[in-house]
Amino acid sequence: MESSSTSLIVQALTKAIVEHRLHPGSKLAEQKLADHFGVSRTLVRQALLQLSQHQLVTLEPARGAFVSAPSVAEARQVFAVRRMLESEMTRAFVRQVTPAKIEALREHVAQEKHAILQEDAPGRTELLGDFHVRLAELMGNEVLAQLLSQLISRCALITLMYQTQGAAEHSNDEHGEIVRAMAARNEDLAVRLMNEHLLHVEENLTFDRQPPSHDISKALSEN
Amino acid sequence: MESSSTSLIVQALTKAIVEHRLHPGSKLAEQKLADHFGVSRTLVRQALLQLSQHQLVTLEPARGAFVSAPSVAEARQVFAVRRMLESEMTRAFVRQVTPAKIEALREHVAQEKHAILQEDAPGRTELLGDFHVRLAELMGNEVLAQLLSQLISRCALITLMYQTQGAAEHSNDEHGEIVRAMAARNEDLAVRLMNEHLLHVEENLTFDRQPPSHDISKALSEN
DNA sequence: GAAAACAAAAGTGTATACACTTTTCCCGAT
DNA sequence: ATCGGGAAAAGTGTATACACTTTTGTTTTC
Repeated sequence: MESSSTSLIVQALTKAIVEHRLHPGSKLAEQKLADHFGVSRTLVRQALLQLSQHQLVTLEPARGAFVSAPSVAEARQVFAVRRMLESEMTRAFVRQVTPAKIEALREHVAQEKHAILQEDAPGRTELLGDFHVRLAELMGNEVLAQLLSQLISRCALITLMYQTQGAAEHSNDEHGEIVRAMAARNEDLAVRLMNEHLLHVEENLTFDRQPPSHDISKALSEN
Repeated sequence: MESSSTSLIVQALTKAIVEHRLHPGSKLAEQKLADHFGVSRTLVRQALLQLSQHQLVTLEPARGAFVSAPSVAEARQVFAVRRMLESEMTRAFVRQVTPAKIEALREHVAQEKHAILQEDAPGRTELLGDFHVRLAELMGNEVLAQLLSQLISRCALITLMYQTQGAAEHSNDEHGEIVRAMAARNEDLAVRLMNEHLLHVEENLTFDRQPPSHDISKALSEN
């Protein structure tokens, strides 16, 4: 791989972490990453610093960077924040909903379904998360969208739920129900459904610690 | 100034920006900052990268770092997010309130009042913002606390309200009212008061663009 | 044979070097 | 006098160098 700026490295590592190709606890050695991306340690360090701010990577002084392994307590806190934020976001969305926005969401849910039918695991994980970001974007609030995007990346690191076909279908169904309630402008129902949806996602938290893959290059090369 | 790690530089710059000693648009030249802090550009760059993630600083490729100058639209989006997050936070807080937590908040509000009476402008700005962070901390949600802390820094960059004695007193009063409603476990009232409080803060947005101070060293030396 | 001690290897943290871009400023042309 | 051009200065972006810390592996000692 060649000619990468810092943000490309961040993207590649984020994708690998969120898709669980790099497991929590894995060491991210600077020189190895630098070799892999064909740049100097300088750019890798910048990328790792950014990822540590996103909480996807943990930096231990003089020991290096590791893929974060959030505690159960932290996971619950992240989900609690999402519920706070997203229930109110849902309420605000219903109040300013338009047919075009509903159409955009329906389209998105259809894409999700397609990815699920294809059993495209990385694709469906991304799309299921993006549903929530899309909501923020359709509200025209970029700040909210960016914030949610980060929270959802953290959630993906935390939960493995989307790896199971059944859970993905369940989430997809719930997204569809939420959109239906929004289309009907049923504010309270939409908010309630969103809350329950997030609770369901949280319930599926699996805290299995599996053996980390130590071959960084291979994990990254998969995409 | 000597022997600073990256996070000390971040703290110093954050403080200077939030307290409006460094004005939006000011250039932050790496070598000048490096000289001021007695370190190499390496550490300064790391700090500026972090600050750009916090949205307090904007990096323009090949042109350098500048104190962010958020647009009106962005400011409103940040406040919209705060209202979403904090109204639900308030609701959750009331549901798990204890006498000890109320006492802690009363104590905080008293500190605010003290700073206001002393006409300690930087101190009161910090304390008025910290009220909201304290709320998150008392709920035992570190994730929420950190998120809010960043949002509030951005707000401080946006608004100059806390600079006026009158507005500070008004905010302090509203904090007191909110705590009273929480103590009475009046969920709806507390949520409503918090929402109104944030709307008042937002109303006080002033978008005067004043002449930026270009003497970085002087601005930083003030504290 | 296990544990402690030391040496070598690997890795991180900061400074510096250097290429390349942007800004500044001077000078000449109109 | 103003505008345009171009060289010099200043500044950013990336790579490299080197000191210091952690890790690893080997040897020594009990």
